[in-house]
Amino acid sequence: MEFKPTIEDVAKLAKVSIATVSRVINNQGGVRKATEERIVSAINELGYIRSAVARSMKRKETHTIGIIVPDIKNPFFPFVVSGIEQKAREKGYYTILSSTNESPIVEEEIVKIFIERGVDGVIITTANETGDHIKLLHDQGIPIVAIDRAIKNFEVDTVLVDNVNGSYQAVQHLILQGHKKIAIICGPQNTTPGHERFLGYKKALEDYNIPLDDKLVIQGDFMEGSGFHATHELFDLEARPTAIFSSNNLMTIGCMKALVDLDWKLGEEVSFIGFDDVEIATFIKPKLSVVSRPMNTLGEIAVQLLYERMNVKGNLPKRQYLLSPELKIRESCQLNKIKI
Amino acid sequence: MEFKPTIEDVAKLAKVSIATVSRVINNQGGVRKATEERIVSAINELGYIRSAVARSMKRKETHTIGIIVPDIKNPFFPFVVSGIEQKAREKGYYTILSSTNESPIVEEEIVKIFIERGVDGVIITTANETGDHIKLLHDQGIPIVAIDRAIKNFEVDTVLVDNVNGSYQAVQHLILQGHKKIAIICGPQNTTPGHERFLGYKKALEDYNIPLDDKLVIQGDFMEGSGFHATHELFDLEARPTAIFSSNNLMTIGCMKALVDLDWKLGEEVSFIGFDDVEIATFIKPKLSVVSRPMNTLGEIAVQLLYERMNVKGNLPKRQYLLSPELKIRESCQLNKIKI
DNA sequence: ATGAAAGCGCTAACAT
DNA sequence: ATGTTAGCGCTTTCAT
Repeated sequence: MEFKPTIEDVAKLAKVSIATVSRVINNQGGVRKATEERIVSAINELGYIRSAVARSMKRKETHTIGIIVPDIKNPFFPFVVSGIEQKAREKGYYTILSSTNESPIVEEEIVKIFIERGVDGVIITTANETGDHIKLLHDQGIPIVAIDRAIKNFEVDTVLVDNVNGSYQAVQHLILQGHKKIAIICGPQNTTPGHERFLGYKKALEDYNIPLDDKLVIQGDFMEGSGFHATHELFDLEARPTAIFSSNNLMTIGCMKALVDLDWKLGEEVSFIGFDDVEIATFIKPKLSVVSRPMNTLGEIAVQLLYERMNVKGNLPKRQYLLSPELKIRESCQLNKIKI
Repeated sequence: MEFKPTIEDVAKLAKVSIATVSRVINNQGGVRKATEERIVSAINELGYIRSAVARSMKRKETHTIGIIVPDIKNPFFPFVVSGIEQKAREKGYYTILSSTNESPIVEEEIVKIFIERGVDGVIITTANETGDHIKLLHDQGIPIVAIDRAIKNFEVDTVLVDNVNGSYQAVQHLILQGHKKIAIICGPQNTTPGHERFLGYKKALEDYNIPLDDKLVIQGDFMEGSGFHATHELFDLEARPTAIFSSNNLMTIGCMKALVDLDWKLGEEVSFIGFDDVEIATFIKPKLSVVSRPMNTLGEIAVQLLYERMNVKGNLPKRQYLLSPELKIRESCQLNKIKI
């Protein structure tokens, strides 16, 4: 049955005008019971499904939310996306997802396509926080919610995780265990998460009067490989750190691999805390302590903010959420195990 | 600049008809160089972006591929989706993704929405392999490609992994190591992967004349919890197995957690192979041997098949791909470690 | 309670 | 090489 019935076919079969059919499929009321029944059975008989395209054309809205993430393969994002999707569906919105592989160029293309397709709003974790390349959205008056990473050059609603606080807690915990030589594997300093996590590290050291040692600050790029190399670098230091703080999940993985490689004994020769929970955390012995982000909540709040912005006529002020990460102490940073 | 310019605005500014503008934005040629330049600069000046909605309305195609997966949080799917998305974008298609949480009801809703939105094709890992609930797509003549799980009640292109072969290899390897009491943690037997992986297990036992012991066959549901419980059950057996084969990634995770809990020593007291590679595989000591599926390729082939079906007028026969999984031998099933 | 008709922004067939 | 125009399927205003 390759034939796609339209509202007109339904109208004919039910012997009414298309306007009346429209009223029924949109539950607008004002249609006589009997007429409605005739229409409904015509719809069923034909297997009519209304065209969202035509509807969008007329209504100037698609009920579609565009989602842009930098890397769908990073396990953090599927959890966030899952939160977004579920909440969005609840509210009658649907999502179109794209992953940019951290490329601002790809991101710009995607933005263009999202505009072409008339998305009603966008939730984005951008690959370039200046936001210049997604200015187009802003210009078109399409609501944006930035999650996990801020947009600098114009105002948008934002849902962030309190990175400074999260890494502060982690490093503080390490310090309270007696560590003084605490290394950090950093994320890119031109990203909010990367920079802020470093800031939290720095602040904790300052608060406890531990001088910052540049040699213990290794730059990474949030990818597994850089965690691996950073750990090697740290191991080769004359004054090896007694504790390592890794700025994200993927680098934590890399770090763990390096530790095994180097036979650098986790929990005995070196303590560890990582930003982001990882699947492996509870399998490694000792179990990994981590700072964990509320991924699902992140997605849900983003939808809520976007929803308000899409459906409120008046001007809303810029809203900013800062979610608290949670320090999960497990076994990789226990007291007294390490000779300091 | 909340104003959205249309093709007409461009035409006016460039002092041509909308037809000519249309020719330019679709690169159809037959436009004088000078005219084209005028149009292009009008487009830039206005910041015109053509409406995909209006275009779809006319063309009866959206260049959108709908993707339906049962659980985006299962790390297998982001990798598949990533393969799909990349290949699709190369071909000028875009993807709209939904996760059903293994619910055929949600799946049916999503199918309806996909049809409303006029997707040109669908790539699906269904939550109910009869396929009855997605018959609608088929009826509308919308091309479908089933991946990872087959559709039984009507014909669609299919990209599957050779599950029988994969688990056969795994179990065979275990047998060749001298194991006779090999347990399997099964997936749901009403899913292709669940059933086929059991079949491979059975066949390997038969081929090596090892009688199948019902006690060593534990039913799971592909979720972490069931892997955990299954392992406990196995441990409680009078005749404990000397090796375990787990039918998927999540159950492998559950199994590992149980092993730690029970202090049942992996690689010493019990060997292990799991279906699907998992992130933790190389962190656990001993490293986990696994059967690994080509996730990216799975997605890419699916797009290729779908693309052909969307763009070829004539009837194509049903195509079926069967990708070979790869046995990755690491350390969790070494010879001589276990007293058998 | 129902119908007629305009029009959303675009493409494509048909003029010129 | 360029313009005119008829829809695509729907919503919505205005009549009746």
